[in-house]
Amino acid sequence: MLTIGKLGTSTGVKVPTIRYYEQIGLLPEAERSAGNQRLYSRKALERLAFIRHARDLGFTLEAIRDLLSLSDSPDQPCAAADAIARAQLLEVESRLARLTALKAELERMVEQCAGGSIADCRVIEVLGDHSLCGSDHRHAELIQA
Amino acid sequence: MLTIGKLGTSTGVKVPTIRYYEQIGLLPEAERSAGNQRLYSRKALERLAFIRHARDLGFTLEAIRDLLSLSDSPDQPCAAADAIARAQLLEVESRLARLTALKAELERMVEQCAGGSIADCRVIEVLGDHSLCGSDHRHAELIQA
DNA sequence: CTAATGTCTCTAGCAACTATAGGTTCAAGG
DNA sequence: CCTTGAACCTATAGTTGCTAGAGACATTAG
Repeated sequence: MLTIGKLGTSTGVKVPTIRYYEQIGLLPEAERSAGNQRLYSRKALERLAFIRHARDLGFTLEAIRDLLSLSDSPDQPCAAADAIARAQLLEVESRLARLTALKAELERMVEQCAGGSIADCRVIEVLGDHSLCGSDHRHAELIQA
Repeated sequence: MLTIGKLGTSTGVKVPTIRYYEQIGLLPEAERSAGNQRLYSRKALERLAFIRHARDLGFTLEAIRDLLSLSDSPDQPCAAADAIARAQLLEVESRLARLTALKAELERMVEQCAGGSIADCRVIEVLGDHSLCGSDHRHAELIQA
């Protein structure tokens, strides 16, 4: 049995985060020692490692909740799990597209800076006047990427 | 003079967001009509458009606060503004790199799904066992991208 | 004049944690 | 055996950048 600190270091998840996951029901309530400290089994470690791995891949906690409940019922068809993963892939691809556009625009802006004073700084100017940016003026909603 | 609704539609910023920007001091307190409704000048519209544009480019509100105060002092050298923009570019580039790695890993995971049951679903399996993912096992902290 | 729409303030909520305060328990050294 | 310090406990509040709701006042079109 592991203490919460050991569990944290062996999964790379911070201690308050583990408690947070328990609080929102992503991890089951841990067993407790005589002195009321949380104790974790190997199974709990695996579950947390699963969560960590999925977080590293950008899945939301909601998606992870679904994936966990799927992994608890091994006889179900895996189409649902597959759909969640595909949705995440689409999300990542869409963010990539938006960020790529963003990068181009920022590069254009930064390259034009001649190093003078604010009065004729391209950065400030471009931000202030939308029509000064790249060829296509439709870059709204590029963020949340 | 524009009402807050007109200002919102002409800048593409939602009304509660405008009030929120005023609340956090990003926009100055608006003038008021006899009936206590906010009224905005052309100058206020320009300032909000600046904010909107910078948000579209992914700048944080803190960075925008700095950019705005820079743009209010046109005689300062523009190095500071340039530095903010360059930092944002670096940030975007770093997110792009992480998202690209993420995408590759998700693709690998999804492609291997044979459509069977959860028990032998690659998605669940890979998430559960870190060593099953791509050649290099160091993809932690790919997110917040 | 009335009804519909727009605006006002204030509060609370979202994701996914992180930080702080003030207290308890545990493991190791003297 | 006792003390010290690290690790643990609970509970609450803060972070970013908004968004949503309630309940009341203002403005405008017909």
